[in-house]
Amino acid sequence: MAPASEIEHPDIDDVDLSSVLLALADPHRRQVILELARDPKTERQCSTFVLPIAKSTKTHHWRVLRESGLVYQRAVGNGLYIQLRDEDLRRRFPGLLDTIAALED
Amino acid sequence: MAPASEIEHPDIDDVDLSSVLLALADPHRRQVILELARDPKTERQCSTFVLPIAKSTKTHHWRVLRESGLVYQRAVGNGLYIQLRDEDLRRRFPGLLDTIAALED
DNA sequence: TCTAAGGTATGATGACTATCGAACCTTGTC
DNA sequence: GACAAGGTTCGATAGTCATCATACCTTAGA
Repeated sequence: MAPASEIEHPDIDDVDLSSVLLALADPHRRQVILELARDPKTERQCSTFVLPIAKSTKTHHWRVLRESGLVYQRAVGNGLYIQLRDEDLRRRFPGLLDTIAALED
Repeated sequence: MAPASEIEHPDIDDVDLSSVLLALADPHRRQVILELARDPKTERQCSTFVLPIAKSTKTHHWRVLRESGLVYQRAVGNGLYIQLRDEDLRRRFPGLLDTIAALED
């Protein structure tokens, strides 16, 4: 039986729009969200994202994305997996993801 | 003949999504945009916005909104008028305004 | 001409942000 | 056990942000 993730995630109802917009305002974070949005149901390994930033900076962006409620993260063995909180976001902020994705895809 | 506004506004094609999202991430600014969006074609006097902040802070927010391309401002006599850049925004960022407005209206 | 109202300009402040490198921890693999 | 890879933690830094009070400017009206 796989252990539950020890990583903390906010309840989607506690997430506020300001934090989400702030998270999406950063180009690197928005790129991650857009790549995830092309395959909304699929987990992806964090190490596969190509971004021109240090890995400690990546850690920072993962945290911002996670705490803003945009992504779900799961630790597996040595690595981290990341996934869009697709259903949660559609329920909490209907249309937002689709709109953002349509603007840059 | 009324003089052309001397206030500078960015070309809508020079506006980038990060700046718009950053502008919308602030609750006070988002409140202004939402109030304007209820009457998108209508100018409104800046002094009629009720916000719990100092007037110098209001000036700051007007500038952020203007430079991010969200609003158009016009000086008339002693006062300032503000208006949503509705058509520009619909063309540049289709769906964005409607989505944001629907989330909090 | 005096005055009140709408706005701007100018610092200043405290908080937060993105970024980095270096050190460290953990996990999987020889 | 040794080692590499994936991530985190920990300062540190430089920049930006929202906020304020004060002083000032401009316009309209008495």
